[in-house]
Amino acid sequence: MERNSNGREWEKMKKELNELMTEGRDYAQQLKSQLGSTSSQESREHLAKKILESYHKSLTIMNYSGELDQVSPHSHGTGSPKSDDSDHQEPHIIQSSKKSMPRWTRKVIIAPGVVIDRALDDGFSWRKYGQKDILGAKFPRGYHRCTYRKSKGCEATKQVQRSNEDPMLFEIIYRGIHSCSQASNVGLIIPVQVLEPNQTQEQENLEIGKASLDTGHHNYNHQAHLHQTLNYPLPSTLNLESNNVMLQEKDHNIGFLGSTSYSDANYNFLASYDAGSASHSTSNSPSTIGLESPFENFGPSHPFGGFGGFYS
DNA sequence: TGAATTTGACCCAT
DNA sequence: ATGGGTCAAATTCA
Repeated sequence: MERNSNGREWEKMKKELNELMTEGRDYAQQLKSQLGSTSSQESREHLAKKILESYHKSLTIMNYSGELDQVSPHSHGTGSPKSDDSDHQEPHIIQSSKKSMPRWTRKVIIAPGVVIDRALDDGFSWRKYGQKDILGAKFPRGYHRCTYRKSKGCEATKQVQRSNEDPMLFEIIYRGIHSCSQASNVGLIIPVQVLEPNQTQEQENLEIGKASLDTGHHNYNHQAHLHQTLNYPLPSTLNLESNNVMLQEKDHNIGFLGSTSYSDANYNFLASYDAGSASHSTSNSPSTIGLESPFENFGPSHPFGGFGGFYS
């Protein structure tokens, strides 16, 4: 996994990213400190806007960098993870064969009793346009595109694939960045917690356990590949991963979040979940979500580390 | 009735 | 030739 000849450019971008992220963090901290105070609504909104701008710029840069250096040593065939990767969920950051669209993967583990609909909700509004049986995959793959594709020309798409090994695990492959207004809406619900690269699985699980307790989901089954469970009152529960495996990977994929609107028709073989729920959930989902983000290989000292509990 | 989903057909890359 | 991704007509839903 050598850095390619674009290493220098990459370093440059990384530096820019650092600056942007630092800026974003500062704004975030300001916002945080204002939360408890009597600061004006405008002031907070201004800060939030600045944070979003930082995100936006960062993402844009990363988008370009993705084109510079997109490689995927782990082209784990979409669909059927034949290899037993369940343990070490490598980042499936894959060079999209489709032009230079950024592509990244997010994994969602559904806790028992959790409405899949909600668990998969990522803040964006999606429209399903296809479903396909994939060779070697037990479950069909769902194809979704942004609801605003027509009206706003938003090219973001995502694929949802249920894991063979673990039916509770959903792998969501995102492609493209939302150019619709949803992007800014969702910006606020992004991140959350970044695991230190040297954080052990035990520590991880501890965190998970704590989170589960917090949400009252005590019977959560922690799988080995489960990364984290977070809980906060936002439309989706997301987290940035940053573990050792991830760190070996290329770091130029855009991670952005979209949100799902599912009618669970395709996934309703889980007797346990509440099939009655509908789309566009605004849940405080206790589900576990592992987001393979473009930030994952930023070290703990990276500004992004500062986002740690910032949104929580 | 409009929007969302389903599903078979088609297209395209490998 | 095959499999993955998308299209679009039919169907369902709200």
